[in-house]
Amino acid sequence: MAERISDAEHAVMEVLWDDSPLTAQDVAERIAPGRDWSANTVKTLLGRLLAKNVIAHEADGRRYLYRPLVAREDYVEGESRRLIDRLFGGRLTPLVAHLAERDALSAQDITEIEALLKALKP
Amino acid sequence: MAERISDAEHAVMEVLWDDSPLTAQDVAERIAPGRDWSANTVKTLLGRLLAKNVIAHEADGRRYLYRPLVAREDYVEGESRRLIDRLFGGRLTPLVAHLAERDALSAQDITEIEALLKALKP
DNA sequence: TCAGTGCGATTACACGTGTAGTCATTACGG
DNA sequence: CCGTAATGACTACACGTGTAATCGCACTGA
Repeated sequence: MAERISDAEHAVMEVLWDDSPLTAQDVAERIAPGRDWSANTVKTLLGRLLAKNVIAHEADGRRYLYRPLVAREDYVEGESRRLIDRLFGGRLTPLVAHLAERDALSAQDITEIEALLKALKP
Repeated sequence: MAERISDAEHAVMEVLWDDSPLTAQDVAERIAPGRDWSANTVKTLLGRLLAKNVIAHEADGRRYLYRPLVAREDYVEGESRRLIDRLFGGRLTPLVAHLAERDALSAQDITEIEALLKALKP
């Protein structure tokens, strides 16, 4: 049932992936500095994430500690796949080709990826 | 002002990128078979895309012919960059590494990408 | 004991989106 | 000439999302 995580919710998830369990207040304090959210907003998002079953909370005295239920790896996997499926017919090569064409790859990127791929070969 | 294109709107764009100019009816007929939309739905989406200034229409008798104003390349570039920025700190290598780890790369993918990268090197 | 305060729960509200129905107009076939 | 069909414009409406405010309760310091 991997419910879809919205953009704002994702910001909250990043905080929890970085460190957990955390209280709502902790989360609010650690939210990326660009996002200037009220504590209430963060609580709403935590509530929605709970409803979506992607985080859990356990009581800690009279407040809750929140922790992720889905691994960042899995989320990233899903999002990457969605994009690649939608725009590149499900294949990674065209994405790399595309970025290469657009000069979006530095020489260092190229070297790194080559090394990576070499390591993958039997 | 590259307005954001929604998922449903994207399906319409794909049709227009594939062939244009087209009438609303043409678009409706060519929409990916999975999406079972009424002609009205397609017209609504065309209207919204017009409002977002990503397509244009020219009168053809008493109906319109629609054509894209933004290149697929540019759209793809934007979406790819968004994902990579959001999930991989803006760098492609971690995405490739991630997919590699998840066994999402076939031997053929690897070979193709290697060839591609080799061609890029000075 | 009482006022504030910290916290979760509930409610709010505008805007985007998915998905269409209805209306007005015009062209076409009979 | 008239009904019907095609077409674009306008309207509809529920649901998700971004962004909070408010409510109610429990604790705490005075």
